[in-house]
Amino acid sequence: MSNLLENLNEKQREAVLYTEGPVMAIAGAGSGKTSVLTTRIAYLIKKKNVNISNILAITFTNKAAREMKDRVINLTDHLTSEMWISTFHSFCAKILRFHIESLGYKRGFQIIDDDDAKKIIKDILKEEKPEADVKELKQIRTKISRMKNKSNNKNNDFDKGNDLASEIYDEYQKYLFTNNLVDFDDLLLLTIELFKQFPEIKKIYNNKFQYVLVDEFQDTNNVQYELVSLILGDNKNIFIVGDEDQSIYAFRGANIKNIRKFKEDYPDYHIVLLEENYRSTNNILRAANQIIENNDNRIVKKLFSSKGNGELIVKYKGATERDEVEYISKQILKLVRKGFEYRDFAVLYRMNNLSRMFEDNFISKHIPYGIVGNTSFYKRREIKDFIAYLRMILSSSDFFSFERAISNPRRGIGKKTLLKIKDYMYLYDLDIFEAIDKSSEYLGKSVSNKLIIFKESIEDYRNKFEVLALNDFVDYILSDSGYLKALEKDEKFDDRYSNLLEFKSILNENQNIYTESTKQDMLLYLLEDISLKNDENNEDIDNRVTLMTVHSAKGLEFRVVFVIGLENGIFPMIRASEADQLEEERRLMYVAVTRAKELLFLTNANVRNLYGESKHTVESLFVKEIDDELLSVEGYDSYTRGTGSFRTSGQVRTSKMLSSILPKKAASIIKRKSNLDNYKENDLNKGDKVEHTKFGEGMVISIAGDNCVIAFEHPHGIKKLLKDHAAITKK
DNA sequence: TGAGCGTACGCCCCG
DNA sequence: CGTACGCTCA
Repeated sequence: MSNLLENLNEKQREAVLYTEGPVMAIAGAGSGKTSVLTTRIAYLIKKKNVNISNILAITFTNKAAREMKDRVINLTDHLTSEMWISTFHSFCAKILRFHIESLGYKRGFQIIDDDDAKKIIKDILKEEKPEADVKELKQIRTKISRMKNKSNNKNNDFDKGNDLASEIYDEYQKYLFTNNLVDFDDLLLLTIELFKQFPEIKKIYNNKFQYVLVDEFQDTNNVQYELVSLILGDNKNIFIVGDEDQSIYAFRGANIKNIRKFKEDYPDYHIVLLEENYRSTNNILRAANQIIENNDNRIVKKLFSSKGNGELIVKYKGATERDEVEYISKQILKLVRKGFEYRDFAVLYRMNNLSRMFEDNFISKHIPYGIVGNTSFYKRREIKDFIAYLRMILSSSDFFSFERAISNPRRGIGKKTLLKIKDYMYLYDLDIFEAIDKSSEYLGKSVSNKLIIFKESIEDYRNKFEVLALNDFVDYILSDSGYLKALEKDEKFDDRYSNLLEFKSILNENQNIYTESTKQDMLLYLLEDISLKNDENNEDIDNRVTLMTVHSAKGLEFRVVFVIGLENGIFPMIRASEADQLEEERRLMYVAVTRAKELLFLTNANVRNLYGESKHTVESLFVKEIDDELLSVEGYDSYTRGTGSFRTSGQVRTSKMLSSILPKKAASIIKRKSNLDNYKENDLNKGDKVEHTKFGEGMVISIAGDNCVIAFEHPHGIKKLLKDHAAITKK
């Protein structure tokens, strides 16, 4: 028992042992807050005999939730299924799965993402106000989401003169409700509504959750704060962990003032300050402190560490962004030779499109990498198309998915027809299948027939779903629907098809989690998991360099960190003109810097190509906030100013030469995130026999760079493919 | 209906 | 530079 606390310092122990009543832990970066949270949970279970199902822990990211679960399992030997450790959104989804029928929705509701929401709003705007300027779309979209994030009462946010946004909002909610869909914001809002409207339901959870823990409290918005209060009821055993210096989500309504509000709402709170850092060397911490000191609105906090000063922080400026990339990949290879592993590195950037330039370079140097984020796997067109089919298995009232499924592949059903079906559905209060049954009454005969055929195939899929293994079921839909056949014409067929295969294996792996449920429920939960996630979950497993935004790096640590694109206008972002926005950017910089354990590289380029324009850059003001004595200057600056060593200036020349020698890759092989998974080195030569997972047997006709031409048997014929694609096996 | 082309525009971050 | 969307024509 006592060994639970063995590795904690005095302050951390205090945070663990103070179990009763409200506690606020101010946890600096790298101060071991996850240890505190998990040890506290373990302590409650083992020492205080609290049942694990009476504890609720809320995090902001799936990653954090996963990590916390793993660590609690290690400490307590309890099963994951008993644990309520989740993000706000998946917590709400779980509650709503049980109770949403009280609010008039159906149990099998589906969760839509941001893109879907945008699409729906756009359609509504077009239908309701065809004369409205398309530019208004963005404003309306922003308004609706801001409104949903700030307050539960929509009237708060609309000025009375502007009823267009309000009108669209109502239509949008109506659309979601009719189609049994909820967006991310609804997950929170509907849960709040549920607790408010049904005190008896609220009471169940008030009694259940005797101990509530909230991670990253500085990032809660008003809606989330209200939700926490509702979950607590009269209970005061609330433990929050936060660090206002790491508040980086103001753009989605995060409110630092919630920390102050907490103090007012729970006046007898106990506060613990965690300032000892276990992550970074003191040079890195000093730089972080020097940066964040420039923010006015903060409680002064000083991080310290017993790790010694460590290496100087390297500041590198490339002549162009190509040099920047080249420098980084060289450093990585150099450090790998010295014993670092690829997984020890992270490349952090302010905006996603800066990652693009790394892909060519890393591929050509065979540096394994994974890009976390943006073009999320689940947002890819082929994946969303397939999900639409799966949703059709579960629901005949989800018009949104119907629209997508019936249009991919094209079945000769266009916008006009879909609109007529929709109108008919609303007019007679029918679901999609009923409206299709009657379609001969309001549509032409051939169109009506096509619809009925589609309906029948969905019905067929529903039957097959019950009898086929999931793997076979996926294959069946893909071929029977004609989706695969149509996809073959797509120039990105290779990518898209391997994504579908990957999706199939994700479904297959995850189905085992839900063995107790019915098959329908299993699918429902699988789809829910997918909607709430935006990552592939396997970043940690492979040994590879991580590329991600600073936002997604929060909570993580790496031995070596490169923060790139440190130029005014990029980081800090150009719009950060107002003081509080600049302070948020600075907190973001603080987060970036404090990810590094041993080595920190701050890089930029003298000339950068952005949005098709080549421009001279100005070094980020955040870099200037770091004392020179902490920095070792390399690259362009040291070269031109003549202050650098001979070695560094030599490096610049080498990298310039290399970047001009490096062949420019064809656009077709610029690859995105998952592609290292699809990558394997095939030693192919002209005349080799190969096996392709999709096309079967074939023979190599020619090899040109990374591409090869292979002749397959009928009906596939001659294909131009990536030589190293994982689908190809030499025979 | 939908493929194909030309034009406008973006300053991003998450569940 | 990319892409997303609107328009035109088969």
